[in-house]
Amino acid sequence: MDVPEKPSLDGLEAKWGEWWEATGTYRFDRSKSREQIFSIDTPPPTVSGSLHVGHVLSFTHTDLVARYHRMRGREVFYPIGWDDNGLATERRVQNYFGVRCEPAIPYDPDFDVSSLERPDGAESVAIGRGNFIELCDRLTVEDERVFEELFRLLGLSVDWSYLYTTIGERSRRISQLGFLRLLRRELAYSAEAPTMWDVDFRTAVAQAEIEDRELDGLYHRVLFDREDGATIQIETSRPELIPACVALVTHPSDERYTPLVGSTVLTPLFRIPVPVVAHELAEPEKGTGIAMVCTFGDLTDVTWWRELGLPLRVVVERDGRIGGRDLGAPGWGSRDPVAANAVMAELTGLSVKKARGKVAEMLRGAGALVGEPEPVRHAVKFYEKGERPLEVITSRQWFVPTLRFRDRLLERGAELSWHPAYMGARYRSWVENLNQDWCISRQRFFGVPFPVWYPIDERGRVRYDEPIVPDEAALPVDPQSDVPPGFTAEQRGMPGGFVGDPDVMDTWATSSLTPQIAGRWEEDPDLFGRLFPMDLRPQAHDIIRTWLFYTVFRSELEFGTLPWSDAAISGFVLDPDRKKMSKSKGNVIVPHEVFERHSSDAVRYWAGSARLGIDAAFDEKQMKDGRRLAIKILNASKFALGMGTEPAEPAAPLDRSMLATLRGVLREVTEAFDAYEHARALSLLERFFWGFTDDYLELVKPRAYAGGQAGGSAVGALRTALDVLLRAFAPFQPYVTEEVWSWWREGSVHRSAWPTEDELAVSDGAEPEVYEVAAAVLGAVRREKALAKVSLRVPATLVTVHDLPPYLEMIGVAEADIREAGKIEELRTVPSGEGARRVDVVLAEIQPD
RNA sequence: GGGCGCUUAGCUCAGCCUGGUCAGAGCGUCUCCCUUACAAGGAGAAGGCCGGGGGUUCGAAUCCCUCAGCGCCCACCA
Repeated sequence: MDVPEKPSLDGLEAKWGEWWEATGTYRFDRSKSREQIFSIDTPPPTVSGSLHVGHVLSFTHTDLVARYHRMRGREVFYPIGWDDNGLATERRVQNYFGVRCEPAIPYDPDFDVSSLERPDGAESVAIGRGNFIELCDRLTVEDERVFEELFRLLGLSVDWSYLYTTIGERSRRISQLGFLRLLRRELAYSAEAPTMWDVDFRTAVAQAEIEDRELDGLYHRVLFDREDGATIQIETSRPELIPACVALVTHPSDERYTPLVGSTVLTPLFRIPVPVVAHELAEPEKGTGIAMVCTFGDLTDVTWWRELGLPLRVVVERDGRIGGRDLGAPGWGSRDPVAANAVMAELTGLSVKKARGKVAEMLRGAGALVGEPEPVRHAVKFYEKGERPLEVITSRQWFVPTLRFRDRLLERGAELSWHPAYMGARYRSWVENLNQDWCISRQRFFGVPFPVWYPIDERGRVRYDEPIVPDEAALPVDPQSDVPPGFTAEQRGMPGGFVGDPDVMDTWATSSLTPQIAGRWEEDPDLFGRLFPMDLRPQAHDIIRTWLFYTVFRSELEFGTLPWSDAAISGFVLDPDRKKMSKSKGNVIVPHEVFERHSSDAVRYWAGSARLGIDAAFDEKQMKDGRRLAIKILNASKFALGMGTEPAEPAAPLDRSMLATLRGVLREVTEAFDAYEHARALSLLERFFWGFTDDYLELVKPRAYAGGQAGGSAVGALRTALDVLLRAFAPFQPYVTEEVWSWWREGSVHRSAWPTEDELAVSDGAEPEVYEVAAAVLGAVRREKALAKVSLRVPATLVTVHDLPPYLEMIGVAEADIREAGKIEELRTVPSGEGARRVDVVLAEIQPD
């Protein structure tokens, strides 16, 4: 027994953090069987600058589950990773170093970013792909050190030896392997197809990364000329796409326009003949009921273009500008090429936004605009990280077919145990509304390359339909520097040679494999077999349609199974005014300072108080509560353990009654943990604990100090309760519980067994009400003294309790403790038929000063 | 437009599934107390027609219907 004179929270994080690391407290024992293991698919946080308190919330939630199951006897596989590949890192590197990646620039082995010369006025300097990737690697290493420090401070019980990064060699190998396996089964395909495209990042994006934003626009009513000399009106918010118009479309049942179906009309300004066609997707209520089909204004255009076999006329380039075209050339066929090309010349090089105004102006000049454009607020699709609306651009991309698995994926979503259950609805609505196959290629640099090359035929054409793949044993490969089997480096880019696929994978194509990466799939089959399918996927609700969905999808494709049985979904952290925290609002709170102010256990208390799925307000007051709780645990433990009296088996009715109460609490706490309701577990524990210190400690204090048999019973009960409470609090407050544990126990409290009701068997047959009634009488006496504004030491000369006879009997068995604790001279009990308990208190005369 | 969640003391929230000691907790406010675990403490008090309306029931914060407000998810940009 080694109870400090003045226990303190200061320094506990450093002390126990080091000890846990040194003794391997959280090290995973891979010799255990699948049934003995509880495996967690930990979210790898994006390494882009600093962590925020949202991470603290959700990672604490996961850690609570991990610690609980570890104590329940499961061997917990709790890895950690950093998501460092992808656009977030590229952007950070661009801003941090003032560079941008230009793939055409060759690698410079002597490159030194600190001596970069920046031309006057230039925002950034172009560097080669190889050097750019090196800078990405360098910056992520620095960021990851900071992340690790914070997660260690938070006390996450992860096994750091299983650390992975999504750009690391293992992740690249597994991503490429996963891709090749899909390719072999024709579950990955490349196609030259219209895809949502971000004109600033100049990359294709997937449906999951698209978000709608409300934008102001203008409806333009535009006249097309019919062959018979009449005109027809259409409405469009994108007049700049008129040169890309390939048809007008109306609903087959819309009698206003069906007579025109099959006829030809001429586009205004450009005089290009286009057919009038009919399709179910045209909505008679929208606009004038007949719409312009362009290649491409939106995804509906793609459908019409594809299903109606319309020609392709592209005017928007990959950079979001209008590209020059000869409108008299085949495929365009303007009836007045000279005039049309003059108009085109004015538009060429303009952004779509500028071209829009310009075309509107010219339409007005040509008398083809009806009335004034009408303001409208409508939803426009954006890349979630982008700043300009997405365009639909035709390009060659790699896809994985989500659409044909939709029903299967809905079933899998229904099989998964969601916590809270209603989060399953988000997955369902997402899957039900999938409208594109998953585009997994990105025209970016810092990511996992596609492990394919393409042959170049003798005439210099790239044969995209005959990809060359590496041997699986050679992974990971970089097709930009590695040479495919059967070729030599000199053949790169030459007729008869090969070319490497220039793209990298969608970051989710890697992240969707986190169970495989953490579990070392196909590298350590023994390990993977012990972990997979996993038990738990913890994550926040914002990435259900990305990380969660894609992981379920990949697991379905590769293994035909769910990747985990349970998903625990955390909420966001809102600022104290309940606004979502974001860097742009400047209301992001830096976690480090919070830890310093309140201690790790205090911050974890705040996080543990928030239920899964609920957005939690950042609340330092609750952290103060958490700190109070931690200090209380220290002091109450000091009392329970510092007593000279030898503990004996709890025999006194009050002592056994308190333990019986604790037994009930423990049952509920355990049930709450099993149901992923950690906040309820904490609240139950806390309520008991504060009563325990307020009432029970006061009730038995005199007896405990006095010693003897009765004192031994009290001290025995105190220690039994403390033993249980410390372990039950351990997931929430790992530092303070470990500290107290170390005063009187061997090993780590975090490797001890979760308390069981059997440990409290000494309370068999005891009635919890004895403790409850005794606490109530003591409370009544305290209240009277507080109302009379006297010290608690002032004696009560007479206390009369009116209650039902069974309760009076219980007061009888605890009478000595009640009288001592309340300094009651005479305690009378009066049987009462009424249900309500009444306690009358007569205080001693107060001596005037 | 479809869906989900929320609305309970000044604040943050529990209770609702399984109607009846459920009207609760903490913070904040106010009052008091240096009590041999704890004064960077402790004890206590005041505070709410449980969003509005209707219904079921002997009885509704709790079940049903409806309305409103807030938040989120999803939806083919004419």
